[in-house]
Amino acid sequence: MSRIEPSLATEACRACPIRHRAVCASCEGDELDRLAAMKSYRSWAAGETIVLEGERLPFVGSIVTGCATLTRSLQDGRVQMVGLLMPSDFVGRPGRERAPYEVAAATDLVLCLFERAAFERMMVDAPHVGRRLLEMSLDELDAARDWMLLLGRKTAREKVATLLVAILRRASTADRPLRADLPLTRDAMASYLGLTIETVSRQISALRRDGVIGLDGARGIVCADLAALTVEAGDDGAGAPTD
Amino acid sequence: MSRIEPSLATEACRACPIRHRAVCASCEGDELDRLAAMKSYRSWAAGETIVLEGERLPFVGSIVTGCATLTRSLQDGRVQMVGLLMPSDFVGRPGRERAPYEVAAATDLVLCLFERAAFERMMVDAPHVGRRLLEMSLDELDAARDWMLLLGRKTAREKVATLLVAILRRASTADRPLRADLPLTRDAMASYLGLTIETVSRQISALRRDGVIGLDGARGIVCADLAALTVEAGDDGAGAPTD
DNA sequence: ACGGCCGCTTGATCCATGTCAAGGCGGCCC
DNA sequence: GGGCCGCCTTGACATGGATCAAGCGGCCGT
Repeated sequence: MSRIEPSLATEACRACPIRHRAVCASCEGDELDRLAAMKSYRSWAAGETIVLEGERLPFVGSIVTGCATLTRSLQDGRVQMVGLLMPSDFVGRPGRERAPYEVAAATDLVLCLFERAAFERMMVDAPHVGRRLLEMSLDELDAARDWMLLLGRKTAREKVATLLVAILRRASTADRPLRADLPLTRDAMASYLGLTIETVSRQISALRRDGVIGLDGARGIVCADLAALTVEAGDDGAGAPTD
Repeated sequence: MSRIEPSLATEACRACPIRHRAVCASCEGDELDRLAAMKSYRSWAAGETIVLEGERLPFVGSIVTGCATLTRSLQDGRVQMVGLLMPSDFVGRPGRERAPYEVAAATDLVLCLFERAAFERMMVDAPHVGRRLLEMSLDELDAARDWMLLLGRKTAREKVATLLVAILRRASTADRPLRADLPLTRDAMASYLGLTIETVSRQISALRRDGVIGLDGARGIVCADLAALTVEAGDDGAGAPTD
């Protein structure tokens, strides 16, 4: 394959906000040029569906800004969110044509897309890409397994607290007390947590009543004491051994 | 790196029951020889722990025979199984020293082990291995996400039926009516399903009373009509589009 | 052969969360 | 400006599954 000239697109990649964390993180020089030549951007508004369960997904890509959800559902309409993707996370699967779950934009969303077949060829030629994707997939698998513990064994209060901790951690820019705007509606939170919207609402009210969190405007939450909220989440220091 | 002579170990690999499905599936010739030279076997009895949550796991490997579980737990003792590994499945993670969950033998178990550092070097030299591992990891991720739907939204009866369908499918050697010996105790099933042991027991009894399954000896289950059991599981043909 | 333990089943009761229903608040469109 | 709609909260009640408790049968070690 002949050398692809670095282009404006490649220059743009170097300034990309997800450059060091996305699937392209380990690419440089020729590889980055080639990815840059393949990429295209596309946007969705909050609430829009990207693909339905079982439908064709002709591209793969990275989230540049915004937040996407993966959901699976049962015939009778019960829905479970099975993935929550943030900037730099990867969408789609090389080697598979149809999405086994619905992908939707939780907030306004911008993706950096690669046509699937082209990306698959790239993976064969550039081992970096595959290795980075493996690493990201294993991280997602760990996250999914943490989530299984939450879904199977945590109480409603613990579930809500766990989600709030995760959002505050992500959003926090080292300001105290922590503050974040929820990127999810109550509906999406309920779907994420395996609860009903009413239960989510009640638990958030209860945490506020108990002084663990504060509400600030329509979507804002504040937490003066993240340690206290973490205790409510039921997560001990597992993984960080106590001895 | 110099050529490694094919050895008896390599010959044994060619007769290995998981040869075409494990992480080594795509290796031939030199690559297979090199893996064969690295491998060693080790056994555990049913119930034994392989690593505790947060402890060092100095190897990675493939399940040759038997069945292993991954579990996460909360401080107060609540436990959730987050993975159920069968022959050919991969244990451990390249690039990480500590296991984030407990790994245990659900049945008598034989692993084909590789020292982790050596396997990591192998992945760098032989792109096949990494690509196969990526594929397997993505399959596991899909399975974990299916499981999240079960944990978050299915009823106890649906959960138990789903597990029985999965076991019958795996175990079935095309005989009708289907029969299988459960590789899991009631305890392990409860842990898998996010239920208590009592609820699992009651739901199995109920499915028997309703004629959906039969019991055969201590651990055997029979199912004359897998379609009926699948209906109980609540899984529609999602993924296999109905149009 | 016997006793004890383990895995399992079954029953009675309790409680966390789901379900159903009403109402509030804010934004947007006519 | 008014009305509607989407999102959220709160209350009353129902119920699925957890909890607590008892008992059974097979297996193993003495």
